[in-house]
Amino acid sequence: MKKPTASPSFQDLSSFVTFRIARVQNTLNAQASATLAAHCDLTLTEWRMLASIEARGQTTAAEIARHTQIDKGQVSRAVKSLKGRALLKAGAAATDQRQQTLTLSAQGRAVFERVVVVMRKRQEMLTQDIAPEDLRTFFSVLDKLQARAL
Amino acid sequence: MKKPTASPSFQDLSSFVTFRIARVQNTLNAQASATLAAHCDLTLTEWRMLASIEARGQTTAAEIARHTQIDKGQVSRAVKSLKGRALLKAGAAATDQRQQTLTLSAQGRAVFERVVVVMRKRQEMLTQDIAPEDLRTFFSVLDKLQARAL
DNA sequence: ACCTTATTGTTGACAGGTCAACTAATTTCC
DNA sequence: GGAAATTAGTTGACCTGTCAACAATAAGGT
Repeated sequence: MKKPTASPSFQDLSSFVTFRIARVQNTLNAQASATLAAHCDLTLTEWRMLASIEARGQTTAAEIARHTQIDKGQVSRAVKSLKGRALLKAGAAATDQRQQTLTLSAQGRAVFERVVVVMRKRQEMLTQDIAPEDLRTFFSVLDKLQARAL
Repeated sequence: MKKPTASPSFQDLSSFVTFRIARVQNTLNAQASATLAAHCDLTLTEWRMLASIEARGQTTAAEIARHTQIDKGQVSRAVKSLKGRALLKAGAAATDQRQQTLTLSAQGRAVFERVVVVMRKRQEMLTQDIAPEDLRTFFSVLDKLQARAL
């Protein structure tokens, strides 16, 4: 028999997927920003963009926005900032004159290589007591949520 | 044999737990805000706080901040706003004169009851093609990450 | 008792994110 | 070919989140 109405739905609240993710995300974000600030002069968004560009070798602003789910306005401003610091280079696209191709500069790559080591270490720390199989399940659930959320 | 250096680490990027979570979260947040806006006059933060208070029956601002990982300043302002709309009531605490006890008002509870139905439906939509067992694993991984992240 | 430290909640200042309007280029479809 | 719709990227306005300082209270240690 259930308790009447004293503490009716704490379970319900915590079972909200979005609530749980948001909570973890807030914690992780704060920690990641701090880690980042300690090692380079990049915001979390800038770092993610750098990583996104590095991952693809060459890309465009719109592609970054889609890939990372960062607002395209924000991407635009971050590109300007990163370009100003010579961390990435912009060039004209072959077919489409609207878009500019984005690639890391030598400095940009150097910063990435240096920082990615730290971020990988952090990730290992975060996931060290999680079974690889569980992590795979975790990712697959994230993908399903992503697909469902549009 | 691996490709030389053309697209070296897209796998690596997507394997970053924080990156993946952030991406999903951005998508989910936008969707949740839209859903919320369509059904009531609450921001996502206000909704989470309402849910947090409802879950505990009676609580304090600091407890909400810890529970939801929302900034205490933000909590303070949201409390003021919700109090102004008579969605929650504040009272003096018995033992500690600094804190105020927060409870939902009748209207607050009514709004919660009405909106929680919609949010549950949304959650069912999001999780419908995820096996319950996988969802449990997902939550347990989230918990481990939360614990590791501090 | 006292001094130090920690905690609660509020506030101001600011960085960051979000949204919508806009131009320019491109595609679609008749 | 040409009007309508779509997409890339920029920008301005605004809202939200974050951080640090602060006063008031509480707790701990000597």
